[in-house]
Amino acid sequence: MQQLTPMDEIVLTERQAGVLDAVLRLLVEKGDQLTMTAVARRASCSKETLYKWFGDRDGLIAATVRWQASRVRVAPIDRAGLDGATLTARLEEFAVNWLTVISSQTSIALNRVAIGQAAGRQASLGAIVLENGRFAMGRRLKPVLEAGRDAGLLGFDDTEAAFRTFFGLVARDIQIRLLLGDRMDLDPETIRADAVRATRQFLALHGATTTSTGAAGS
Amino acid sequence: MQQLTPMDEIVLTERQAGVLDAVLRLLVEKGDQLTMTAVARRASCSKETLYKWFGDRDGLIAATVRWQASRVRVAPIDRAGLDGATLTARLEEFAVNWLTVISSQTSIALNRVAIGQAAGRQASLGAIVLENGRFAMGRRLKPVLEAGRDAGLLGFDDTEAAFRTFFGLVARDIQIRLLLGDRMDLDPETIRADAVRATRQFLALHGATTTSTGAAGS
DNA sequence: AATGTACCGTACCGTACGGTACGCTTCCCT
DNA sequence: AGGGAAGCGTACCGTACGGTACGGTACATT
Repeated sequence: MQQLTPMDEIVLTERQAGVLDAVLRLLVEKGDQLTMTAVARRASCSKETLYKWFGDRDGLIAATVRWQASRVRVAPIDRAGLDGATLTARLEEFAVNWLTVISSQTSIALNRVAIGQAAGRQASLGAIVLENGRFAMGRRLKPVLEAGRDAGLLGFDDTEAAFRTFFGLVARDIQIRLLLGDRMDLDPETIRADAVRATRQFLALHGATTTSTGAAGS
Repeated sequence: MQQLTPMDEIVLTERQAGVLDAVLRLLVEKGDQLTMTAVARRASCSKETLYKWFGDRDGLIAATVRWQASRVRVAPIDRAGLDGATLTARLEEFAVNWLTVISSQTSIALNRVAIGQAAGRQASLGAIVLENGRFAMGRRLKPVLEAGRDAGLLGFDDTEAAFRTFFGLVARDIQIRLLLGDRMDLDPETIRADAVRATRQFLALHGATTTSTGAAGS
């Protein structure tokens, strides 16, 4: 996965951003059968302008995905001053953030269209979504995990493997169920509880101080 | 999720099964832009017959999904004679089975089309896939988990929650990456190793004999 | 004022595809 | 043998939609 379209500075006028916003809204409500005509009408612009700006339909969708990804990018987690409580808080914060993102209507719609496009022809959208979703998460969390290990709070050999374990404990079956249309209501309290549970489980598996925090309790 | 289309006895002639097989193959290679004409040509039948048998395009795809689901159904795991080694073997077997299924081209293609259809209009395909995938797995594994608890080998309060934890430890980021077009080669050895690791982690979290098996090591 | 640019709205074109109609062959039933 | 049902192959229809062309308008530049 060799760093494709890493994070190109996206230069968009206000107007163009408005168009992509319309695409996003349409994608959420209409699913992937959004038409160029519908986009033009919703954004109050002409189809000709759409084609001039974005080339073709795939280009428009790709621009939308990239633009949304560039908006989601959050502040990096600082790895300074890591004690046990701080590490726990960082992990929980990360899990809350991640669960909030994947349960959002926008993320679901975008993942759906990327997956639909990944069937057959070029899977460029899938690569973009993966790069700005799953892999961006990995790049953000791994320094934290390694700082935790350096501080003697965590124990693992393979950072990637440790991250994937945490990923699994956080996401479980949630994303696939949402993508397949299962109605799960993830209110903030549920997300918070899930994040706490996942973090506790992760620390039970990889925490150096397994016995002290009482993490093994049900 | 109120038991929709539970497992209708599917009555299909050999010929009809052959048609659905063609749909499946076409779905795998062509993605979701399979056309009725292509199906008819591949299956050497007329479009008129297709419509007579399956109603319309959605009916054809739904029949394909249901038929494939009915084929995948495996023998239930017996819960007799559970000692530690047997439980471990059961969990590993289950994990291997699950990973093998979700990494198969057929499963990926089917999930993709169901997800694509879940965007907008009725999400019936998504419900069918969910019912025969994720939820069928739960129904299969939960008796094993509860038998393990009854035998004093496992500890948990909520069977559903325990199953979802196991699910997360097994699947991690694999399914979403495959759906988005990431090329991961899951050879049998990798799957085996993943299954062993997930089982070991699950037992470390929920096993009654946490300290004895040395599961906490890297 | 003249000219050019950007863009909106809409009409238009070509094609792909879902769905239907029809002629022909095969095979079963009696 | 005669009649009907099943089904293959193909031609056909209607429509939806991607993409293009064009007239009209607002605004900037000179």
